[in-house]
Amino acid sequence: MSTTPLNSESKSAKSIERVYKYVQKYIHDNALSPSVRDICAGAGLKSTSSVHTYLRRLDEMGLIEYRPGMRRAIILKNSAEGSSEEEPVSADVVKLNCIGKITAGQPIYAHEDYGDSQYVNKSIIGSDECFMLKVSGSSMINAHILDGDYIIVRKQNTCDEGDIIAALIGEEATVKRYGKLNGKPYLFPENELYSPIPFFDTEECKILGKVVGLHRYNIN
Amino acid sequence: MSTTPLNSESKSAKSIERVYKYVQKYIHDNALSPSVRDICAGAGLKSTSSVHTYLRRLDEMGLIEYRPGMRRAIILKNSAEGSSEEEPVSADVVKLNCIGKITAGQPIYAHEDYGDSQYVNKSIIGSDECFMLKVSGSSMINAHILDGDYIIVRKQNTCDEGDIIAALIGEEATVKRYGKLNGKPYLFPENELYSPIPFFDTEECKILGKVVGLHRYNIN
DNA sequence: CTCTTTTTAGAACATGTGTTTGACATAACC
DNA sequence: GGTTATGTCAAACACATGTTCTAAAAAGAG
Repeated sequence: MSTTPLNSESKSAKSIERVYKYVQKYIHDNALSPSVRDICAGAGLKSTSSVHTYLRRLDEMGLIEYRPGMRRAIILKNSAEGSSEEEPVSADVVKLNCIGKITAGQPIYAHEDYGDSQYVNKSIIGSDECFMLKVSGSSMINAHILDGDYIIVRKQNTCDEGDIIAALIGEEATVKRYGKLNGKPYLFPENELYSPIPFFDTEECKILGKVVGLHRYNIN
Repeated sequence: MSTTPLNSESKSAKSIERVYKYVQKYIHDNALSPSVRDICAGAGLKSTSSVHTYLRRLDEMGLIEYRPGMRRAIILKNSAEGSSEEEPVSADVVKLNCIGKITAGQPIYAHEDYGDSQYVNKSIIGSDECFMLKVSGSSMINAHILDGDYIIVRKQNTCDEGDIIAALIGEEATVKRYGKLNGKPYLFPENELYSPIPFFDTEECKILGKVVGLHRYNIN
C-alpha cells in the first residue's frame, strides 16, 4: 500500500460525505432508511455499487451500522439514535430522581425511586452524576436549607472544608456542613439547637456527595 | 380457549394487538422496521398474509404508517415523534424562562428571555402560568430567599396576607411579603436592615404574582 | 346440524433492493 | 509512454420480502 494523499481533499471524501449527509437527512425526514438506489439519486451517484462501496466504508468508520443483506437497515451510530424513549427536552437537561428523605433518622437511600423526579439543567449543576434528596428537619436552617426542600447532590467521595454535603452515618443520612475543629473533622449543623458530629470516613460514615442545588416548593 | 365475549371481535383483536406490540418492540429494540416474516414469528402467526391483513388494518386505524411495497418501512404513528424539536420530557413538565432580575432597582420585566430557562413539574407548582426571576439582594434573607436564587412566580393580580409576592413598584421589581400594619397594606422585607414599604395597588404599584417556588444553585 | 363469517394458513407470485462483476475513465507515479 | 490505483458506472444476479390467491380451520348464528 502506498501513501494516500491525506492533505488533499480526495474525490471520494466528497462522495462519502454526500452519502452520509443524505442518509442522515433521509432518516430524519422519513424515519426509515433509504435504499441503495435512493442514495444513488440523493447523492448524485449513478451506480448502486458506488453507494455500496461508501456504505461499507461508513460502517468501517463507525458512522453507520450497516446490516448486509437487510433492506433499508441503515442505522445512524451517532450520539444516540432515539426513538420512543424518555428523552430530555434538550441535551442540557437531566432528570433527577428523588431517592429518599434525609436527616433525623429516616431510613434513606434504599429504594432507587422515592416517587417524584425533577429536571435541572446539566450546565447549571455541572455534572449529571447527581441525585436528589428531600430534606426533613431544620438542622440546616441557618444555611437556608429548610424542611421540605429538595437538595441536589453531586456524587463524590471527598469534599473540601466548608462544603455542605450529604453524608451517611450508620443507617442515617444527613445534610451538614463539613469542617474541622481542632484539626479533627466534624459535621456541623447550621442550627444552634444541634451539636457538631465527629466524622470519621469509614464504612459507617460515608460522604454521599456535595450539595450543589436546592429546590423549594413550600414558600411560607 | 379464553372466551372473551367483550364485543364483536375477540380473536382478531388479540392478534392485532400482538402484531402492534411486536412492531413497537422490534422498532424500539432494533431502530428499524421488522419484515412481514419477522412479525409472523414475533406475533405467533404462520402466514404472511395474516400479518399483511393486520398491518393494513393498523394503518387504517392510524396506529402505523404502512408503505405498500417498501421493505421494512413501517413507521409508528404515535404521539408525534418529529425529531429534533423542543418537546417536554413528560406532559407534566413546563419550561420557565427567567425574564429578569428582581429587587434593588433593576430594569426588570422587559425582555421575555433573560437568558436561561429551567424546567419544573407542573404538578408541583400547580399552574403553568408562571415565570422565573433571579433574585438580587438580600432583603428577604430571613425568609431564606438569597441573592442569586431563582424564584418561581405564579402570575396573579391579588394575594393574601402573609404571601410572599413579586411586585412592581414604579420601575422597580421586588420580592416581599405582603401584609398589613394598622389596617394598611405594606410590603415587608424579611431583613432587619430594610423597612416596610407602603403598598397601594395602582398602576405604579402592581402585584406580579405569588412566589411558589425557588431554585438555588449557589450553595455556600 | 347447516350456513355464513371470520381468521389463519400455504403456496405461488412479483419486485424492491442488496450484492457482485467487470469495464471505463481519470489521475498519479515511475 | 506504460503501469497502477482510484472513482464511477452499467448490467446482471440473488434473494429477502411485500403481495395476492385460494382454501382450510375455527367461530358464530340460525
